Amino acid sequence: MDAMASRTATELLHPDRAQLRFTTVLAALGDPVRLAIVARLADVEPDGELACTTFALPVSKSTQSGHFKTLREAGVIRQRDEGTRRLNRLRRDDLDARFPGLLDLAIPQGRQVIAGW
Amino acid sequence: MDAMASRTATELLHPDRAQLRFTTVLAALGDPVRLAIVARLADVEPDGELACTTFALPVSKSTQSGHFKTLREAGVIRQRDEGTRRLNRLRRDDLDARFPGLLDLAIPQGRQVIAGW
DNA sequence: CTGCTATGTTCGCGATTCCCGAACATGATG
DNA sequence: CATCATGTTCGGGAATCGCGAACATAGCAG
Repeated sequence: MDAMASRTATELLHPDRAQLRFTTVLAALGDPVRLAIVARLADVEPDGELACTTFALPVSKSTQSGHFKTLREAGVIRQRDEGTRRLNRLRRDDLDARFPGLLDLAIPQGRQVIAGW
Repeated sequence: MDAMASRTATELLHPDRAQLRFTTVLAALGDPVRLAIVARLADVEPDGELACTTFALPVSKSTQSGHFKTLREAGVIRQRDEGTRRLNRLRRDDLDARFPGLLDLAIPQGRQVIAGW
């Protein structure tokens, strides 16, 4: 079997828990749009998944796509395809294991970003 | 008196505690070089100040200048000029007040970055 | 099967940012 | 004054960002 992160060559790549890098995660969370995404996902925990459309973000569709990709490659969210929708889930367990307290700090700040929109 | 952040027009600008923005601070910390700077400054707390040269960073002088500026404008460090040296100090009190726990989370990670150099 | 819609990605372009070396500015030192 | 030390600023090339347009795929209606 393949111990790497992706199932096939064209599958979405998700870094392993051990591969998460603090600066990469911080850079991913250090953007209002992405932080808002994380806060919304935290509100549907656990096991809550949201399609990209449901976020009503103030940026274009292609920019949203890029933000989700950044979050996924940083290891902040997990994405899976279901039909034509791409469902997003917060990687709470992995983030809590590697950087305990970070999400609890970031999520309220993300809610504040949303409140300002 | 002037309630703003800078003393004169040409002085270094430092955002007020109330003006600190979470995403800006996170973006500032989300870079290995800058996180290493923060960790080094934390090791000389409290009241410890370090000149830019003392960091031995793996980037050019002009790039260092830019990183210090990013940290200062994000409100992470405070800079003051003494002769030809620019002394840097961590804004621990302001950061702890606005984002409690963040520095305690980031500093060990910054030390790890340095250890990997 | 043939459109048609809904959801996201990819592509190409202009704008911004990043990093570098070179040059500059300023203060200390002899 | 001449020299050195510490940082900043400037200009250019590389990388990134955000956008609209076009594309790809799944689901649905007929």
